[in-house]
Amino acid sequence: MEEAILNILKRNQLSVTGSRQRILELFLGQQGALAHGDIEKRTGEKFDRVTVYRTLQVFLNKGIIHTIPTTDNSIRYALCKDDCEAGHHHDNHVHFVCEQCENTVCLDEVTIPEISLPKGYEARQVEMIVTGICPACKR
Amino acid sequence: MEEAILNILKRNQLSVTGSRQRILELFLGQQGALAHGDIEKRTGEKFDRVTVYRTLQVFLNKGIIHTIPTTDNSIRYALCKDDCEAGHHHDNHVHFVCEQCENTVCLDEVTIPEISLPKGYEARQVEMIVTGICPACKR
DNA sequence: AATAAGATGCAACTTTGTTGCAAAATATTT
DNA sequence: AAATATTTTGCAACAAAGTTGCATCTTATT
Repeated sequence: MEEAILNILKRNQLSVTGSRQRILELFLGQQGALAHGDIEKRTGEKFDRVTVYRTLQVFLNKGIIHTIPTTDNSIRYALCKDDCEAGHHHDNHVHFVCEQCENTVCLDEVTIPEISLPKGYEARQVEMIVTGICPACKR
Repeated sequence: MEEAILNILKRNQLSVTGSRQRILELFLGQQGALAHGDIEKRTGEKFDRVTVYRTLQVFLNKGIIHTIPTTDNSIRYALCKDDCEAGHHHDNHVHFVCEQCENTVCLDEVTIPEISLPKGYEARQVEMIVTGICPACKR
């Protein structure tokens, strides 16, 4: 774990700092996605709000995390599975958002099916978000 | 057009007011989606910021418009094709976001394919967002 | 250990979204 | 057509979310 964190930072030529370690730890510690607010809350005492913003920005640029589209106005971030190339990443898995617990998880085992677009449209990236009830909340 | 606007308002038991007419006019005047910012800009001189928020909220509740998930932090709204029932609407079409012109359109003719989720997950709503280049920007 | 490069915190600010309330506009009743 | 009831609007004030510049501290490099 500790190992993994350093690995990610080294691989992306990032200096290892407190906030970066802590935020990566959060991501590795759960398999869901994190809203900006979540991250801020769980690090708020140790790091400045601005630092959280900047750290996430760096991770995004490096392709360490990616954003998940939402209909409410909260960006959600999730770790990219294998390292995506900076900026453009190709995670073609489905995201599941639970209505009850609000958790977002990446369903890595479900692949997004191919679709054919109308003439003239060229797809670069496809996102699929399923909203519903997760196994944990079902009972 | 004028006709259509009044129709929508009447059908949803909404009193016809300036802002509601204007905002519906915006939606009908183009077939893409509008970010909140767009709407505000194009009505800003005539209506208060707060009124725009409240009008959109009303339209959402009535199922006249729906939100489109985005990765940037901007909510986008689009007209529902046939009137959806209040709150729950069933638009199972694909949304396309152009990387170049930033336009968002509803691809009504493309239906979201069925997918099978892992055990325990129950789907309520499925969203599909394709990012790429639109026909207009291609040449 | 000294230096250069990079990250952080603070303060100030902008932008976005929300709420209460009085005034104005719309719909309804007589 | 006027009077009343119901909604909607704008304003002001506020809360939350996001950004920027700069001095200070930390990390990496020599």
